[in-house]
Amino acid sequence: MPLNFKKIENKWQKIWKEEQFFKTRDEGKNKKNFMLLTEFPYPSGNLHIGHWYAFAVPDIFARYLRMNNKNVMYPIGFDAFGLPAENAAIKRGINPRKWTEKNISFMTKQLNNMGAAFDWNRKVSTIDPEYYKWTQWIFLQMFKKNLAYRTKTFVNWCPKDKTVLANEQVVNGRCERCGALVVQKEFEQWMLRITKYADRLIDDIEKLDWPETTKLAQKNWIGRSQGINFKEKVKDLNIEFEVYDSIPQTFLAQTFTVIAPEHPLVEKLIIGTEYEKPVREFVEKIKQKKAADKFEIEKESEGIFTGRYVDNPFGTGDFPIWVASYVVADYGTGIVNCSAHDERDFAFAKKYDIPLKIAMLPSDKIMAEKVKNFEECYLDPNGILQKPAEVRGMNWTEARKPVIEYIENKGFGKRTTHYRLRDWVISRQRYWGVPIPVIHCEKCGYVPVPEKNLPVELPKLKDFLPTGEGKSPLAKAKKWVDVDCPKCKGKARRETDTMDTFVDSSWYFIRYTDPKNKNKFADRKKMKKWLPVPLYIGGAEHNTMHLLYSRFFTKVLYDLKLAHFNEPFVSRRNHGTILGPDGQKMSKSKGNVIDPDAEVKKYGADSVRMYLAFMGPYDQGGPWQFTGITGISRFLQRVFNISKNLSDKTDREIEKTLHQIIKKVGEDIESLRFNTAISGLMIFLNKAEKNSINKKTFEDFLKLLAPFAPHLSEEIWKTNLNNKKSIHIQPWPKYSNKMIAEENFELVIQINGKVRDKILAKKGVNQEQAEKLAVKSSKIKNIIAGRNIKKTIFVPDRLINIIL
RNA sequence: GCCCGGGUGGUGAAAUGGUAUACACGAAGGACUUAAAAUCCUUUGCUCGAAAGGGCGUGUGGGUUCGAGUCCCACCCCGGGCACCA
Repeated sequence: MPLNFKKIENKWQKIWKEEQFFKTRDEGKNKKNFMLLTEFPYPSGNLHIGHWYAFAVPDIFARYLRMNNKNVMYPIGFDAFGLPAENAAIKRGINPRKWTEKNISFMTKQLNNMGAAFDWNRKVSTIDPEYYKWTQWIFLQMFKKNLAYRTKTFVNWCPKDKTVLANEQVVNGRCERCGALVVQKEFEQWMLRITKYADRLIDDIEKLDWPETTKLAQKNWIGRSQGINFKEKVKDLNIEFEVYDSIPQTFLAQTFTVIAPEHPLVEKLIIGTEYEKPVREFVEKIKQKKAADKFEIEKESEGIFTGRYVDNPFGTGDFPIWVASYVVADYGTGIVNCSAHDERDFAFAKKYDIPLKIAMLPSDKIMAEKVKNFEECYLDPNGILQKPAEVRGMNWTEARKPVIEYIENKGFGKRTTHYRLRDWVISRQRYWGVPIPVIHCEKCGYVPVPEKNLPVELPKLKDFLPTGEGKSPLAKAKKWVDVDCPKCKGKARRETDTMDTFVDSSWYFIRYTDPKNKNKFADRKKMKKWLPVPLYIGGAEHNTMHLLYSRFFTKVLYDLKLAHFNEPFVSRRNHGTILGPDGQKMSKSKGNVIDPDAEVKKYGADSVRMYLAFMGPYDQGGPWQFTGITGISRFLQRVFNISKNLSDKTDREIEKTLHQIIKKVGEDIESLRFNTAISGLMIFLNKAEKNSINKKTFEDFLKLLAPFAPHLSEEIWKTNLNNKKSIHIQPWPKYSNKMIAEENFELVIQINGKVRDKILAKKGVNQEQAEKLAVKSSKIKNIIAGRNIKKTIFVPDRLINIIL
């Protein structure tokens, strides 16, 4: 009889919902709390097969933990502010809130079809004023501590979306969302001082149980670099400045200085000189070029001489100062000293005929000649330093420390650290986001909205289209904008920018512990019960953004004594991406998108989720194969069939296999190796079908299956086997090592490392006995015949290798 | 350019330095059926051989080892991240 999975799934989903079966209490009797966190979805419209991968597969783990005496919280929510909702709403002529809420209710229904053990009582939605009240509140705590500030800065501007973008939202010089070419524009922006935490964000990452790739990506993203800031003077002008160098070993080879075109100092260098006009023209040209394709690396740098010199910095002569296109204005100090030991400097000097010097040579004589003649740029850790005299003969690596000390002793410069990481621009000139809770007063400056007036609710606007002048659409809400200053009661205006949605998602996991609290962002006692999050599962695309921001927020809250932990996620595991059947990324234009609803309709939710778990390693993802799911579907049908065909005894062999897979399935789930766990279940069923199996043994097997196929196992458990209480609260079966232990094993016999025969032997035989058994085999006898055994290598309970 | 991953049957994939290809899909043959579907059984890395049995096989080329998919060196290809960071 073919299974009516639809009926079964509807039935149990309804019952679980009515019984509030997955409601999490803050306390479990003698149970440890465990929050299994997955990245809350963006309500884009309907569920994608990727959502199933992200939520239904970890649900296996959540259910497993529950059966293993853990008080499990498997929370869910919606990250619901953001550009796409706004764009979609504009396109359809409806309000973003309407569009978003419609999507949320539809996706909620779909999420329930997964049969995942979500606790909907703890649902968190970032567009809920009771949620964003606390997003604003946290912002104000940062503002008070000068961690949120306003500044004029060059920002990435998307001309199509008409908004400012974070560096992270720019991909290859284009807007991540719409693909338009990003340009540079100067604006007053709200920033978060994440750079203040750069060191802690790098140093604390070591102790986390996170994928090495994620750790490395964050380290590179923060990009800590240690070196020297040289102090220098401009000749004939009363100007001092600093120059950063992360590899100061070869500093005595430096012969010229380059400055970024956007650097404010450029103007001071040239004003009133004959260079004024040509340099200005050059700077304008480069600025325009950079705005057009900032992220395209130029093949050849351009530059112009400023007519000025650095005043004899190391007592070896003056350095001409050039404006050069390859210098980055906002890294280091925006000014660089140049030598022959850097590819870019070397090429630049050659192009403009600037004299060079050498401070380091290779040991190879022919190479050294080339370097001396400036035929080749040389930078190598094995290079031999020539100067200063104090380090002559040392190699580049070992010279680093003494050279740095030499530079400091001579007073040329000081040790410093610079970072690639920039402060986080959170201002968005867009409607669909959290209003920044600040009031501008002519007299008092930027005044925080008093906490009792939070949340600053997003006003309802008919016209929420971007203005296109860098002003938020909120500026159009005149009644909302005009307020009294909380300090002086004079006329003032509200801030009209909204926050980057990454702010919303930087603390959502905390709210899960206490989602309905009206007085605090979360109760401290409740936080202590659940946090830090023991395991966070999500996509690798969040390596440098969301995960870094959440760590930053956590550290800020920790410093403010608002959180008892300074790292949010103890363990982190990434999942892979599900590709289309053609092995390509799914996209509408390619027509390779898998609709989970259609698959569920055909095979049922249990099959879909179990196939996703079975198709390969969870961190790898891979292409969806339409034919692959039939294997799972058949397997589940066979499980159902055998439940109707139980015997009154279990063969010893089956009993043994059961204990083996209890061990295997448990261990595999714990290391997220769902694919091999399922293969274990299949091996058991294949054997059980050919032997006899009783109710007790089958029930244990069914418990192992329960996290994978929650509906079918519950149906069999209650309806076919007449059990009263749900299978999902049964204790996970225990295995006995005694049962697993085999009496015999297959002894592999190798001759000179090649497998020649396999015989059955008793476990625990020693080398001598094994050798005797081996030479008894007729095959082996024939091969050995007449030759001498030089030696044998014996691996207990496994193999013997005879060397002739 | 730099930094990470990864290359195993027709396909998705398994393998603490110790039997390469578990489990599943697909394919071929068979049973059941008037027939098909479903289901069940058998075979399924390549190759020589009638068979017994042998040879070759984890991207390529070397190396370490009694023994290498696994460790080391060089290279090729694919995927991802960062990218004028001095």
